[in-house]
Amino acid sequence: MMPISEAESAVMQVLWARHPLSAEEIVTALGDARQWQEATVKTLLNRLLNKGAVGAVKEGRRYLYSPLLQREAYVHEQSKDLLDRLFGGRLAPLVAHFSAHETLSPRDIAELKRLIAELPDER
Amino acid sequence: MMPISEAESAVMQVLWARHPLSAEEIVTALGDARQWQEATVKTLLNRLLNKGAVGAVKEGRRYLYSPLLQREAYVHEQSKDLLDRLFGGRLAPLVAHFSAHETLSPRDIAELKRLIAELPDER
DNA sequence: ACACACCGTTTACATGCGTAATCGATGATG
DNA sequence: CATCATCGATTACGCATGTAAACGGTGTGT
Repeated sequence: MMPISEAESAVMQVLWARHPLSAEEIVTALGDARQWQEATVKTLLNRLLNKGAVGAVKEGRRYLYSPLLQREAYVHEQSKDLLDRLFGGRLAPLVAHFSAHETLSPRDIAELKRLIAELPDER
Repeated sequence: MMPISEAESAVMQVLWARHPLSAEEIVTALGDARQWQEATVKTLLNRLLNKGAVGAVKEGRRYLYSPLLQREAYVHEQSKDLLDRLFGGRLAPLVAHFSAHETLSPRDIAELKRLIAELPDER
């Protein structure tokens, strides 16, 4: 698969949240995040179609778009890529980085403890 | 700061591992990972100089390059960017993603348990 | 001194990306 | 029907990027 660009991924986010959507609805949904002309979104949709990341079905005079690329797959690829490039492909060093440098919220900490507790103990 | 591109970051990796280095040494060090002509590395070094990400001191007829941008800063920016874009800015969901989808190595798991144990308990 | 080898600097060029405007078909409207 | 509004499709265009070759200055060996 060709890679999804940053701008394109914004469109994907919208479609992952809700679909199918018309181009116009996507523009509206994006309104908050990106100040894009309708033409811009159309271009991105076309590129996503070519990349096979979204599909479209005709509904009257317009198309309704839906994601073909699954969010989980995208998220996974992106995350794995980061881990590989910067953390030797392992999760622990990333967590170490954030626990050392970043404000982990109490909520985050609690959630992490819960998650980790569920992991199988080694031995 | 202007963003560091993928190819540029490969050069940074080398310099983070060891510096100062001449252009030639960088090419050699990259040899494994990237099949680049010396000219290509020179271009990347120049772009990195312009971006202020590396510095150079003349040593005889050549320059020796060193990173100015710190690895930690770069890693942090990249990681935070990923978290923000895909995980609502929080670490826990990313960990959840990997613990659900990815083979966490026993080593990773052990390390995570250790890390998390050190976090302050809430209450 | 002179040619050459070796550097960094400049220039090159195709592709992708961000951001649109314009074109052409087609359904709606008077 | 004729015109207009509306879509998607096509074209545009500047900048970044990946990848490198060409150029030009300058130590160096003979």
